[in-house]
Amino acid sequence: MLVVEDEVRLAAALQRGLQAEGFAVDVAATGPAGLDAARHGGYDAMILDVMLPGLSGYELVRRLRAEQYWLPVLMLSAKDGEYDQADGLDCGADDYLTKPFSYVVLLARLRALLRRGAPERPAVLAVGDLRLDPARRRVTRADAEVVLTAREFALLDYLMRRPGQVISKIELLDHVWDASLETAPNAVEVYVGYLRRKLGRDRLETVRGAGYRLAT
Amino acid sequence: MLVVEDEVRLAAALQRGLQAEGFAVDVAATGPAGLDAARHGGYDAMILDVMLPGLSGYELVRRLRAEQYWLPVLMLSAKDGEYDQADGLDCGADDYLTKPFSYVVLLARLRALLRRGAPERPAVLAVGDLRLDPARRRVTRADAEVVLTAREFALLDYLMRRPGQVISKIELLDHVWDASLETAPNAVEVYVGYLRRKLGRDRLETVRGAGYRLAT
DNA sequence: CTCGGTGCTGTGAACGCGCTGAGGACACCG
DNA sequence: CGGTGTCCTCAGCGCGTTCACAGCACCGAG
Repeated sequence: MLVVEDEVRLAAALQRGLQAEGFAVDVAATGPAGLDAARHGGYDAMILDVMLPGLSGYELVRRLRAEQYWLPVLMLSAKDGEYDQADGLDCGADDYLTKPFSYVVLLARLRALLRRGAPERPAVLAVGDLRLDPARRRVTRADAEVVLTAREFALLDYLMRRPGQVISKIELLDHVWDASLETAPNAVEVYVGYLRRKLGRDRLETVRGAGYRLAT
Repeated sequence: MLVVEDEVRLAAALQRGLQAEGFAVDVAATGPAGLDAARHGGYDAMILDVMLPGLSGYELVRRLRAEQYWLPVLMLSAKDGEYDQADGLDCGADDYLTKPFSYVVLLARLRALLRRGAPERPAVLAVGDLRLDPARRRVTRADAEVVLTAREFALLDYLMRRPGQVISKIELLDHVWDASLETAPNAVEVYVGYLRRKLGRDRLETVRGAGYRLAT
C-alpha cells in the first residue's frame, strides 16, 4: 500500500492504522516522490492526497494513467465541492473521500477497491510498428517477437512511455538503473547500442549533448 | 444500467438523467425484482437503493456476490453513519453514496466504476490443454489427471489466472506463500521445477530478471 | 583542415540469476 | 514408533547478463 500525503501526522496515523490491518505501507510526502514510488510498482493500491507539494494529486493520477499504470487510487481531499470530487474521479481516481473522514469508512472503501483489483488494461505501449506489453513482458517489431534482456526491456519501456521526447542519460540512469551513482553513463550508450541492433538502427535517435529520443 | 429504487420520482429522475448520458436503463422497484434483473445479466453496472421492499440492498448485493455475479454496484442510502457505509461496502458493493447526493458526483462515480469494469471469475480455468478446477481441486493435462501437492496447486492456480503474463517471484511469494518474509525466493524456483516435471518442461517460461510466465 | 569532445562498439571479466539434487524438519498415519 | 509425503533450505554449478575499458568514429567549431 502506498500513502502519498504531506501532513506528517496524518501520514503517520494512516501508516500505523494500515499496518495494524496487515498492509505493508510505504509513505511518500511529495507529488514527485509519490509518482516515482507508484511507477516503481508492486503496490496493491494507493491513498493519495490532493494538495501535495510539487505535483497535485489530480495531476499525479492523470500522469499515472497516461503512463498505463492502473493500480486502484483512493483520493483524499479537504475540498468537498461536487465538482472537485467529479474532477478527481475523472482524472482517473477510483474513489474520493473528503477530509475529515472516518477511518472505518476509509478501510471499507479500501477493501472494496482491493476486492475489485486492478484490471488488465490495454496495457500495451505502441510506437510505430513497435509494441511493448509490460504485463506479458513481450516486445514485437512488425509482429515479430524481439527477445530482450531485463535491462534492455526496462530501457525500452522507459523510452516508449515518452516517445518523441529527448531523455538525458542521467534521467535514464536514475530511472532504469536504480543505483545511478555506481554506474557510468557509458552503460546507457552500450544498451542503446544493443537496442538499436535488435530493433533497427534508426529507431533510437541520438541528440548530441542532450540524450536520446525514440522516433515516432 | 440497472436502477433498483422504490421511490418513483427518484427512479424516474435517474432513468431520465442516465438515458441522457447514453445509458440504456432498466428500473426495478423491489428487492426481489432487482435481484432477478441483475441475475438475468447484461448490465454494465447497477445503482442500488438500500431501503427496498422485499429485500434490502445489503442482502441483495450479498446474494448476488454469493452467486458469483460481479457487476459493479453503486449503493444509495439515506443512512450516512460510518458503519452503515462500511457494512454496505463489505457486503460487496463497490461504492456508496448517501442521499441527498449530487448528480454530478453520481455520474463521476459511475464512470469510475465502469472504467474499472467487472473482473471475471470463471469456475474452471483453462489454458491450452491444461484445466484447473478450483472447487474440485483437480488438474488435468490433455484429459489426464495430474496429481499436485497443495503448494503446487496454489502456485499453478495463481499462474493460470493470468496466463501469458509475467509474474515475479516476489508477487508469487506474496500471494501463494502467505508469509513472504519468512520464505526464500528460491522456494519459488524449486516449485516451478516441480510443476515443470509434472506438466511438461516448456509450459512455464522463465523470464530472467523478471519472473515466470505460463505459456498460452 | 585540425582538434577536442562526444558517442559507439568489440572484448572480456565478474557477477549473480536460476536450476537442481540432497537432505532436514515436520505432520500425518498406520 | 517407523514409514510416507510435503515443504523448504542449502550449496554448487552453468551460463546469460551486465558493465568497465579502451580504441575508434564522428560531429561541430575554429
